[in-house]
Amino acid sequence: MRITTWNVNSVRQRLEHLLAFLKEAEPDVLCLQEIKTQDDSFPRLEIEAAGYHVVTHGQKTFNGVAILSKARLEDVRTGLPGDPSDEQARYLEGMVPLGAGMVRVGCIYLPNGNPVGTEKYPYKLGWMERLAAHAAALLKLEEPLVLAGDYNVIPEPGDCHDPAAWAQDALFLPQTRAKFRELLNLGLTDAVRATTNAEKLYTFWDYQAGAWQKNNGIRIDHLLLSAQATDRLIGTTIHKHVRGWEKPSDHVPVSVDLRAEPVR
DNA sequence: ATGTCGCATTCCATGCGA
Repeated sequence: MRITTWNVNSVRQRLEHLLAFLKEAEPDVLCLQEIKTQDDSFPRLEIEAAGYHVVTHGQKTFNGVAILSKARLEDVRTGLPGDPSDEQARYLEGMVPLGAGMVRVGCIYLPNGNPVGTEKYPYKLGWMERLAAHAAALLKLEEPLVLAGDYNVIPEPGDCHDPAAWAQDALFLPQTRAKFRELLNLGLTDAVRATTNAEKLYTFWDYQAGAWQKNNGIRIDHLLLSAQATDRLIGTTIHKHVRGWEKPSDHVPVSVDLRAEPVR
């Protein structure tokens, strides 16, 4: 089965691209970030007509996540646990059938954290702390788990075109990268890095300064897999060509393909 | 190159977030 993550930067602006991508890549599950709309304005009918069930956790103007799935989603959770006062719509999860069992999919829109020096950066670190706590709880279930989304983290220098240019940025500060490693050290696998050691693999190119034309990108959209999911991992795809479409999102979709049953 | 998008309101211009 194919599970994909994509920060669409407004689902209403990107509806044509979204429908074209569903047809082209045929993901079984598609996690969307930055839908930038409330639940009642989400283009649900158009997506259901394409053969997908829809769950949303929307918000006016900013943020907002959704999961599209060919199978009906079960055990849906809205919002990241750990801070009832957090009103930003950045987390959604559900379960779908995989082989004889199920796979749990979390859709993540991790805070950007810039500018560093404002309250935005501690919010990011706190959110990462809560995500680690939730991931640890899910990992105890010992089931196939895919935490997919826009992590707003450049894990390693090789994941950006110009590390020096990002040195002071919330996406690449040592403390940010350390928190991301803590997540991996719980027992999660970065699916793209598990399947390729290729260089210059990016998932985001800024709209400004000809970043796309110069391939001045960063790899910040990730799919982190539990051991039970990694045992089923066939391959990954960064759908880079989507960035070349007319009026694109600044992020491209990233997919993992999983076997129905683990290799043993 | 303080360079581009998308959203919302102060609504055809500006501020915010990314």
